[in-house]
Amino acid sequence: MTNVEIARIFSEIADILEIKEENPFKVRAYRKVTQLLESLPQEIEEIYKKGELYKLPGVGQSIAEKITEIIETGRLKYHQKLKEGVPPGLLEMLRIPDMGPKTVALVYKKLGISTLKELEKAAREKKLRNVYGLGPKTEENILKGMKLVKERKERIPLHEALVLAEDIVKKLQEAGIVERIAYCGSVRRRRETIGDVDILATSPHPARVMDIFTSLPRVEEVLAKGSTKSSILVGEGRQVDLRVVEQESFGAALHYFTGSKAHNIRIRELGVRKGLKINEYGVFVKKGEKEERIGGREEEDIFQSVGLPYIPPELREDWGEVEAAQRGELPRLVRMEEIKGDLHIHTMWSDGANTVREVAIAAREKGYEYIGISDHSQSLKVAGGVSKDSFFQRIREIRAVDEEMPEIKVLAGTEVDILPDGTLDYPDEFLRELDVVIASVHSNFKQEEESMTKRIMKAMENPFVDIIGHPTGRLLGEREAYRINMEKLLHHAAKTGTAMEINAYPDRMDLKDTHVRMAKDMGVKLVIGTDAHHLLQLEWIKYGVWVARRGWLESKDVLNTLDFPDFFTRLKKRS
DNA sequence: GCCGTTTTCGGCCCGACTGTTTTCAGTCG
Repeated sequence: MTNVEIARIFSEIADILEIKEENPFKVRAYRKVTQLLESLPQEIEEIYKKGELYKLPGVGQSIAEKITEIIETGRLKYHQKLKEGVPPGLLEMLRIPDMGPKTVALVYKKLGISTLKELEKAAREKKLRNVYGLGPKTEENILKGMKLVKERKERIPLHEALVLAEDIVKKLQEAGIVERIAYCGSVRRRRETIGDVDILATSPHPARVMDIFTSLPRVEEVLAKGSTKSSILVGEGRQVDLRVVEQESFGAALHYFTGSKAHNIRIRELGVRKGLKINEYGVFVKKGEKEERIGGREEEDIFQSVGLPYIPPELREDWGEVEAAQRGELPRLVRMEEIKGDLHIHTMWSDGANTVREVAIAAREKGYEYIGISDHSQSLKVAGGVSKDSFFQRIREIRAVDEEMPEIKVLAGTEVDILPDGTLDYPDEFLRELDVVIASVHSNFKQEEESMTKRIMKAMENPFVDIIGHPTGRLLGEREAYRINMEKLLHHAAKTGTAMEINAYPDRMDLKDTHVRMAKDMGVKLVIGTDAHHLLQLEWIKYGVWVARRGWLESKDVLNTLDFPDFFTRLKKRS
């Protein structure tokens, strides 16, 4: 049973308890463990085997016993018993916006409605308004919400959300009446997928900002419009929230709207213990009857008030960053400017759009010290893989460009296919001629976990393979990762000295953040590469750096932050 | 249900907007 599957059980327990109007703090305890499981950087089963469940924050005796029961028996009696008491349709109703546990329980008790169909029918026939507390507007919103649930993509990849967020920020800036403005939420935390986009601004004319925001050309519907907060729907049911606050509150609001929710709760709890109240308007201390603001203009004020150093947004997931900050052990996260080279670049020799020379010039302008030209290998016909016949010709061209440009080291590389049996798509006599070898899986994605894991482990054993490219093969929103045992893979990477790639291609972001953190903890070498197929895509390195930062990496964990000679020495296994 | 340099019991983050009310509960983030 995976973490996510176990999380779903606890989430359902929380939903049911809420509908049954159980103790809200009990509900919160189950929600908390759900979040914990969804973002845990390792399998809960491993922690269970070590007998360390009780060490997890938010896991006490009762929940530890429940996790144990699920792992040992594959089910949870408590959960099944709860489910018997509640029609499954009620849980589905909770997914409709504006339908919370109270409303669900209300229509169930008063009208006996227990399925989505019955709910839709009652709303259409205007029967909901007969219930005290519900009205015509509620009927309308429920019908709208049901439509939305059907149409809406759950989450969109970071790069799509980033384009949206940056565009709206720009439009509001162009209106000329905002002072400070920033996007917040999971976009700012650089999560790989995004639900809603959150934007924060200060302005002397909040009402006018709201008018402009709610009448932007891309607005499909205005969900809410107030004096300080508005929400709109744009394409594909994507929601964008805007908050406007006073300048003196900007930092507090930025922290609050950046989240994560779990992180915010931790910080506010620390505040409570110090006798402080922290909200989106600032940090306040009680002075007799009055409250006095002691900070909030800058985000740093919030952390300072609870005695912590600044925690970068990418770490704010309650994955242990608060504890690390308290111990003074926050990582010094790797920064974009520290990247010295990009090893994963395609050219016209395979399916790239530019020549080796064009790529080298672009990389030199970017200030890189070295790049690796890593075209596809012979079997990958769809991507114009380099045949054995042109293999050496390509190397000669790369060497020539390298000679021509003393400011940048241009390495002859390849992205060689790992064939289904784990052998490589070029013989060793060919690979030994190259400076850098990335090995990747591009075929037979549907192998069983064991054979896929062995396949990649075998590739790692080849002495010429330096890096495993996009190690899980996922395409965000398109293709699932192939089935592999990541823990085994990382162990083998550490053992063989093979580096794992953080592929920065925005649809990949592969390894992902939790795997990166696992890799770091296991002493695996990591390399960030763009997989660029066009020189403009060299800019995508930032997505890889963000993943690295979310995986707690420092520059010393990332090989391509090193100067060339050091980088090259560390990369090669046998040196 | 969890948790403890104020506590093993009594707390548990905080506020905006909407809809249905006539002062507020529910939902959301």
